[in-house]
Amino acid sequence: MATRTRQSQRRTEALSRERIVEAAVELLDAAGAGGLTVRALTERLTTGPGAIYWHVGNRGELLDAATDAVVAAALATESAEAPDTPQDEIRAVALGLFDAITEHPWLATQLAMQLSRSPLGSVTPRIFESIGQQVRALGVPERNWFTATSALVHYILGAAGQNAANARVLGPDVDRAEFLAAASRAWEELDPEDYPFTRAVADQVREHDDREQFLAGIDFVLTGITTLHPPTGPQ
Amino acid sequence: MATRTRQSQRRTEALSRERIVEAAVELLDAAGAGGLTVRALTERLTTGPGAIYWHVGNRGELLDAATDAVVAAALATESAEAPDTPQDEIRAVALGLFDAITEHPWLATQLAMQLSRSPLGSVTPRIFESIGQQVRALGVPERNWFTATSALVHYILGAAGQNAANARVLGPDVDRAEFLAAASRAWEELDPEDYPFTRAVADQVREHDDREQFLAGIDFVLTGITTLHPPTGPQ
DNA sequence: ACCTGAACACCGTTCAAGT
DNA sequence: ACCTGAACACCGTTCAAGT
Repeated sequence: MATRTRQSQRRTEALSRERIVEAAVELLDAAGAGGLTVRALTERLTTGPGAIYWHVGNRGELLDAATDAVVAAALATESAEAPDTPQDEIRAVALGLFDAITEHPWLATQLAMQLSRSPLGSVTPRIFESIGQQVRALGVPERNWFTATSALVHYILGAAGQNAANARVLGPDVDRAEFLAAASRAWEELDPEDYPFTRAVADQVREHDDREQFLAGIDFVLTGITTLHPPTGPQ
Repeated sequence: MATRTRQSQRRTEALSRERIVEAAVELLDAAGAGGLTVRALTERLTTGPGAIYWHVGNRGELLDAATDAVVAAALATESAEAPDTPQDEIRAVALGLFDAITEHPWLATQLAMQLSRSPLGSVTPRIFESIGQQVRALGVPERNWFTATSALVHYILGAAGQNAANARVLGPDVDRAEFLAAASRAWEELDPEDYPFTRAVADQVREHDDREQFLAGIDFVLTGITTLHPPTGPQ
């Protein structure tokens, strides 16, 4: 720790809402939702609680802002590429969210909480819109747009949330194959009376790939949509 | 408030883990996850914190136990009926969970949190098993059991979680049609530049039925599964 | 306009002590 | 074995006061 000179270190160019949200994401990544405390923030930003409340309102709002920032970044990453098929675009958006949740496991719970709250935070519409545009491009009849898009979004959030499990347990260090083997063993030890099926698929757990399985689910939904609601004329 | 006689009221037949979990569910139903505090429990059960900690360990364990109890009850309700098709059984299990989350909106977040934690709480396997048995009955080839069942479970949890939104905002009193109209209006007022699709489906929001839409999503996944992995010989 | 820091009410949890 | 209740450390939030 360098002895600070009289220059007083400039404390990373003053405070701002963005700077606070940025620090919040870092704390969340490091220690989950429980790690985001106002005290921890004040230490990291070398201020008092008053300074933070001047910019942010309350802890919940900060949690929402952090969620928003990360989701927006995840959705912004795509596009760029050449104009793929709608299916590929949907897969890209879905994988973007999937990876964001893998990288920031607290996102899963946070999205669930944000979804189970009153009228639209800014995150849901963003996701809904980018999937919906591709559903339209798919040629799904207009009267089924809402149902089809909802199904896709629900699957994506459910699956991505579930998979945050592994991400969290694994952390950056734990060995993945070892972890899956342990999970597989645990399933094999379930009561055969109550869990015949789960025991039977225990070895499939050991060999599966999360992203592959996630995409397989997307394909189930896409196939269902295009089978039950085939394109009508020009979109 | 009746002046209590010397009989001392018997305080609802002593304390027990079940009694505590029961009270926890009541508090959760009444005020969400934030409403479940150890203090509130001690008042409702007329004890001190020590008594509760003697039976329960900590708050997290209590939250898990409450989740477990409600999900177990929801899954136990079905079966009874005549042997339906596997599709119908899956719909029944899914609707059971859907309704449980509608009745206990805190369940959505709680399930998400429980899922995004290390190796299997007791809830996930229970859900996984009851869906999986029907996937097998569907005649899906064994090597696809795990992927197919995971997709269904992910969709169910994602969709049910999302729908807890409405349940929570609506409460028992708010008028549903009015709420949907308001949501629809909010969507119509989004920036046309950024949200062309969401605006276009705003009126479908007004008229949709949650349970119907939920089941439509189940059918997408089921159709996808049986199309991409058709039955092979006798199951 | 932006920040400081003491203070408040509330929370989960522990533990010596009682029965 | 089961429960009581005071105590502890920690939390989110407020607010008078400073610059």
